[in-house]
Amino acid sequence: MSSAEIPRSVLARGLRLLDAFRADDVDLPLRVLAERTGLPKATAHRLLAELVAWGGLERTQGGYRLGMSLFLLGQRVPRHRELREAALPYLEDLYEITHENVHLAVPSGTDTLFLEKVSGRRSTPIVSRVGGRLPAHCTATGKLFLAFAVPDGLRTACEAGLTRLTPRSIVMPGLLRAELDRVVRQGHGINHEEAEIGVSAVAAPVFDHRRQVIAAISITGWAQRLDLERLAPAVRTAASALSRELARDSANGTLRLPGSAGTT
Amino acid sequence: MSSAEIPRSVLARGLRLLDAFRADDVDLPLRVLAERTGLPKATAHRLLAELVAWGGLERTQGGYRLGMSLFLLGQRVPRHRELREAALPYLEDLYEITHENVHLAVPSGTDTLFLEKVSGRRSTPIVSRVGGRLPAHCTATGKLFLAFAVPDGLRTACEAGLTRLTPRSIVMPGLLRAELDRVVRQGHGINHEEAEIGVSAVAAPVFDHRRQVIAAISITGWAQRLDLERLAPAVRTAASALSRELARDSANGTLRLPGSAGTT
DNA sequence: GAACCGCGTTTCGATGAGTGAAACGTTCCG
DNA sequence: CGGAACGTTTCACTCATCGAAACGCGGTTC
Repeated sequence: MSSAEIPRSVLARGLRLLDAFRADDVDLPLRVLAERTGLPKATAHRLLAELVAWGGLERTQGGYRLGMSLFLLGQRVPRHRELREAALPYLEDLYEITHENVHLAVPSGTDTLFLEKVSGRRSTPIVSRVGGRLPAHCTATGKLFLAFAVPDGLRTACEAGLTRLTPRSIVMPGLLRAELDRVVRQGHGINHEEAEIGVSAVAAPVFDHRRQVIAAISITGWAQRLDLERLAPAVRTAASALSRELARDSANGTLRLPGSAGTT
Repeated sequence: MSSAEIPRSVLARGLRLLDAFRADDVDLPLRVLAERTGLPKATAHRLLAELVAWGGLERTQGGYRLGMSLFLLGQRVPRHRELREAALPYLEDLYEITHENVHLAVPSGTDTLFLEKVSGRRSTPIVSRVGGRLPAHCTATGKLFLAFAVPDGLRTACEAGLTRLTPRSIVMPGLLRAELDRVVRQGHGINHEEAEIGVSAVAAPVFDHRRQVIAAISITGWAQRLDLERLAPAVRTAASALSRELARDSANGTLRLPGSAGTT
């Protein structure tokens, strides 16, 4: 899918090479990278060499793979780092109480993006992983985003296409509308085996200091085992507490961590 | 700090702009970025615009900050992702047992780099964070790396300079040698308030299929509360189990996920 | 209110970094 | 042994990139 125009600028071309790594790719050979980016082999080769020199890519037997530098840079991204660090204690509390999968998610287009995940062996094994995403309309957190965070969420989601992940996924616009209405009324989101068979979830919204929904916390586990209505108050409490902390933080100087040890 | 040569290649210049973000920087204004990279304002300005268009940077009130795309790319870095995902269950087990800070670390030059951290409210609050680093000679995990993973670790560490983080940090080459000998003999690493006052740790090595030390698992907490000698077997057991799993995985086809659908 | 500053943004002609077709070197087939 | 598939190197042309200079704007000074 060497889709779209090849950018003229060197920088954009180089970055496109990074974007060529998708999902579960590990090693990609030159040929594939050239194909996917639409760049001539020779050009790709030269740019790749520069990316390797920088550390964003590593050479391997079979070709190239994403490298260390990118992981480190990624950990520095502030919007997420702040949110994750503030949220972790609350996620951990929920985990201690339930021993189920606890997620912190943010909206990303019409997807839910998992920023953080706390779970253990006793938790239901689940597809989600940090950095992974699922369509919003099939997840508890995503429904919150469609209802509160994404402008005109219902329409946006419908236009993007209501993918069916399981027989229970809500793929009819009318039903989704009803569901989002329910979310608005109740204030939390629920997912009944809509993303994975046998797996359910409850989610509550996290607000920033302007009372905008910027994230969501959820608990996910076996549909049979989980009593969603009973868990909802716990998730909501955690989400509220986090919201309050975020509001407080951005009242006083927000960003600076006082004792943050030098990191090199 | 505009150190070193300004690279001539556009790509390298652009990437250098990303590297200009250090440690706890949040927003950097154009002026600072131009200064740090040594690029003329006009040039920096243009390249920054391209990085923003790509998503690696975001514009803010005060200037530029690292963006979403980088976080997502970072989560895809395979070497770390595989290791982290394999390790998580074992880290979680250790956490369940001890309720202390559990770390997964890898060597990075003469530092220990924390890839993953599992902790809770009951755990000792600690400086470490995912993606953060500490000098190897001051940490339990780091000593393992100096003893087993870094070629000529003792000398390398000494040449890099034995920083003192606390009064107990080992900063005399002779003492460090003795300590590393002890590590080799015992097979695990220990840290007695050498990185942070009042905080101790035990670490055990994780081997790859070639029996090379590639990572380490550690438990960290209040020096008073933690009985390191008692915890050592637990950490070692977890590390061995993880090592065995890694060996097994790389015996049968390691990398390829069978169902990993073609990616676009 | 005029003169000044620091900062981000835009302009534009000269120029050398970047380009990519083609040739080359390997390795792995049948 | 001939050929296919892939990574690597070459090199003369050319267009994207460069950056000094000019501009615009908000704030501060006198």
